[in-house]
Amino acid sequence: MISKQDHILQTALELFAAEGLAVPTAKIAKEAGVANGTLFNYFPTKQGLIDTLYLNIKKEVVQKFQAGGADKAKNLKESSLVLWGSYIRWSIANPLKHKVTNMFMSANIVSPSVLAQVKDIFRPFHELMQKGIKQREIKNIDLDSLCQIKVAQVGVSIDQALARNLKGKALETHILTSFDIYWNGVAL
Amino acid sequence: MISKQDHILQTALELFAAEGLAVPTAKIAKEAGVANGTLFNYFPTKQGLIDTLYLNIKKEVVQKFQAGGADKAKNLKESSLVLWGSYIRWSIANPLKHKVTNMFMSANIVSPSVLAQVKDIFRPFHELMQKGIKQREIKNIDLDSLCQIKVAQVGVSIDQALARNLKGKALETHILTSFDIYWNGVAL
Amino acid sequence: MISKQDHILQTALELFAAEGLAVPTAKIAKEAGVANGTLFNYFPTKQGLIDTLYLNIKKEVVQKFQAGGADKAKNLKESSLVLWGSYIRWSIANPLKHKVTNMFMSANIVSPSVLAQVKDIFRPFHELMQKGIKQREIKNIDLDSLCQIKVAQVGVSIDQALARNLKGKALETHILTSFDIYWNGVAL
Amino acid sequence: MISKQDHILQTALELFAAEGLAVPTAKIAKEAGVANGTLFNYFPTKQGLIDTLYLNIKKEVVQKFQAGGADKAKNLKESSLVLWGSYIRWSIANPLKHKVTNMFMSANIVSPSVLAQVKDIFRPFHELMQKGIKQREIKNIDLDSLCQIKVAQVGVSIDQALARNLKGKALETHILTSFDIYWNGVAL
DNA sequence: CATGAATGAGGTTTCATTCAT
DNA sequence: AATGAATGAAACCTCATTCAT
Repeated sequence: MISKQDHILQTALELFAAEGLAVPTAKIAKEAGVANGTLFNYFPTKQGLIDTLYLNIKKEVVQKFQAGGADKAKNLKESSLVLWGSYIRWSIANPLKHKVTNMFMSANIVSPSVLAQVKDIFRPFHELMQKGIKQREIKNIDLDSLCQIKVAQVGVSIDQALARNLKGKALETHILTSFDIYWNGVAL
Repeated sequence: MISKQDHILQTALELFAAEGLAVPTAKIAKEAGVANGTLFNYFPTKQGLIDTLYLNIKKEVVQKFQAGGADKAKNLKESSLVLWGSYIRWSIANPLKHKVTNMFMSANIVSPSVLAQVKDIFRPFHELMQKGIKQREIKNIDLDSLCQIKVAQVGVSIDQALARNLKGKALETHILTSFDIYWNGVAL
Repeated sequence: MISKQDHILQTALELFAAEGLAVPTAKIAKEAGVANGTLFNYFPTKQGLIDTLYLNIKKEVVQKFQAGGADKAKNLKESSLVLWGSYIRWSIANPLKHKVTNMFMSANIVSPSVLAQVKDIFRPFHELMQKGIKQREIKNIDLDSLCQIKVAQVGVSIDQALARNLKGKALETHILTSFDIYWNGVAL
Repeated sequence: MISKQDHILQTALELFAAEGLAVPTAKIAKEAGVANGTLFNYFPTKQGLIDTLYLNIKKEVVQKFQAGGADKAKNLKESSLVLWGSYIRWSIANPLKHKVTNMFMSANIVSPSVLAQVKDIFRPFHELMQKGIKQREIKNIDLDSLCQIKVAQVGVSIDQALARNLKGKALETHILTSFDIYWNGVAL
């Protein structure tokens, strides 16, 4: 049984994805089947709801990453591919979450403290990449730049996969192809 | 002498960049040193202001592209590099315009008709790339996907250049380096 | 206990009558003792408020008509007199409602759908007159024209009664006199 | 050659008739082919324009009345018929003026001083009717009430004639018929 | 006289948030 | 905890009127 808080978050997710960040809290509450004021029993403000939604989604992504076993990969390329695949598969399975986190990012709407928290929980994977960089598999690019490039390209790859409704084998091929474009770009 | 309309547009650009798309029209007008209602003598609605701002910026980019001489390049790689450099140099010189057009895009806020107009004025450069694709210099990627990848990566490159405040020679090196990452990704 | 919605409607009625249709919604709200936004919890727009006010008033008139027993009259003259009297008495008792509905009509401000609804609820009385016309008690005038004449004259009669502050027996006499002028005009 | 002032008045007339009293002065000016501010060289305020328009129309009506020769009629019925016909014929020839003066009246928008002026120029015809009343051709109705009744009914008659697009002989018949309804109502 | 850009008060409507029940 | 009516600040936009040219 899904908790009422989670139910509100799920409704908010759907409405943000469908109508943008300007959806009134009243509409979220109504769609979630609770009273206007009830929403504010679970979240102090609309900002709080957005922050929680973002944090929860990112936590979910981290769990996928952890389940992928990237830490057991034998080199940066391999571990990068594992994360690349994990993230794309998760995005295809959760297109709304992918879309809404992107919306949050470009609208610059998530609270700094939450952004810091998220950075924190992704630290292990950052460190993993850091280690790989030191092993000189790739061009002399600093970690942040590499991340940016990776995020930008994985985003493109996801958009394409969603646009073409890729699944199963076709999706796996797409993952490999797009990873190739990324990796060829940054590899030495 | 800058026209009043251009002055309002410039002010809007600065405020959108600094505070997001939610800046009140009243604030734009005040900051521009005109009365609240005056803004609406130049733009029918806030939407109209946004559309005009977007269109003007894109027209400016096209002019830079035309001045770059990409049409005289001998192959796709060369013409791509010319455009790549033009766009990055322009973005570094006009960081607010770069930022705000990106904001407009991810907020999906520009009117469809204006988007169509913009697509139109970029058509020559699209066709240029189309031709290059046919000459088999790059992987079997369709034009739209290629554009997406290019836009994503050029965006990353710009963000990095801005973050590091690159200028002159350092900027030129950065342009070449980032183009390399892009081109190695997509080239055969 | 009068509902808040009815209280707002009553306040609007008084202000429309006193100051015309241009009264700001803010003034209506303030006069009604509620916040600006509260008015819009009860009516979606100012137009909605106007429509509801009009519809409610017309429903009230229909109830008076139904209570008058015009349908039991033995001929058109008699039933006409019943309605004539009912409407004048109601108008004298509710001068603001009379005034404001007239204002709405001449400003052509009520939504078409509401006008249609109102036409509908008056249909039985229309049909009553239709029947009378067929029985050749009056000149060869079509129903709509007859209604127009009647409405125009009953309006005059009401204005006169209000101007002279007629009540009780004097009012009843006035009703008979004015009906006479009307009926002599249209009767064969 | 029509004067610029008259041209603006004519344009205002058409726009008021077509779109209601809320037409912006800017629209009137534009439609009249003059600059926004020019309108205010001819009329001190929008109210002034409305007053002038109303006064001019009423002066025109009085001229028609004077040309009709009602003062040579041998009794009240005859002189009433002359005026009745004059007014209806004028209204059919000038439907916009008829419509707009009615709009002005029901919106209660004409300045009191102008209303007084208009009353003044109609005085001769008032006095004519006054005399007729004393000769006991009609019921014991005071002059103002009689005027109200007449105005109300002549209005209905005009609306019907306009709705049916009556002209020539049919219009003359309609004038006689409607006058009959009126006169039978008030005659002894 | 003619112009039309500029003005800014004022109108309608939205919506995050509160709080008495 | 849940409710939902009430709030009022703030947003966008209109338009009669002015005035420098």
